[in-house]
Amino acid sequence: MAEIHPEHSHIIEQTKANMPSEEILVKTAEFFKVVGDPTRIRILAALSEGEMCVCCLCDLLEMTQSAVSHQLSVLKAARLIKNRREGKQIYYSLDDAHVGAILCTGISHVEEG
Amino acid sequence: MAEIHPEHSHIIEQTKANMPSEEILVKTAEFFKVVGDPTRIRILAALSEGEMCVCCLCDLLEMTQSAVSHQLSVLKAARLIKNRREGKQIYYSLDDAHVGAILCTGISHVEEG
DNA sequence: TGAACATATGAACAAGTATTCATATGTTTT
DNA sequence: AAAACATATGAATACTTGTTCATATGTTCA
Repeated sequence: MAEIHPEHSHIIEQTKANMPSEEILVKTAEFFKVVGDPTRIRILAALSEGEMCVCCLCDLLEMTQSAVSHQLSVLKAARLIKNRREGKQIYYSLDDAHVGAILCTGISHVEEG
Repeated sequence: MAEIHPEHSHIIEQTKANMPSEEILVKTAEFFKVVGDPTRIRILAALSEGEMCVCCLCDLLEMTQSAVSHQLSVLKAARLIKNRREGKQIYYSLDDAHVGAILCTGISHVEEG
């Protein structure tokens, strides 16, 4: 660990004071981490178009039912998606419009850059 | 892999057609993944307050110089930050305002939720 | 030129994670 | 009630990744 330069300590303290709390930063990192996986972002992109049952997602993503279910549970635990049962099938959808908006922001950032 | 229900194939095809390309989705996931780490998001939050040299970041984050440098190189490779040299020190800053905006979006999402 | 300083980087290790396989749960149909 | 279907879930494995340690690079100062 480097030494603290006296002339820097002011900047450090000021920055510390203005930054969001450690708790908020950690939670935000967790949020981005959940979105930062190709399978999960494909699921979210699909659900942006409307609710969909698990088997549809499997067909669409060309992935195992088990793999899809595992990722759905991660997304649900993070409250990014919700589900409802209709007969034998379970339909998933984005938890709120906010999620879709953040997704769009990321996508357009990539498209521009 | 589940069987394809004929009555679902229409929804699947339509969703596929409306979704962003595989390439875009993968790149977007990579972008979110980079932001989705506590150390890196702390660095970004600090740099949101203004440019800062590596040793300041080490003091602020209370982390090893090596660990900080490694994460800085990840952030730079993803074009989220840039740097300039001034004498012996190297100052890092956000690559553009867009990055700070996305960070804020994520933070406020967490603060609300 | 050599010493001191600031930062970068390669290798190694520990910890985390996405998928697979096997199986369990819950629903409908016969 | 049993069979068929849709989804969930635990364990195991292969892969990824963040940090540490040691060292290299590049700059300034004496």
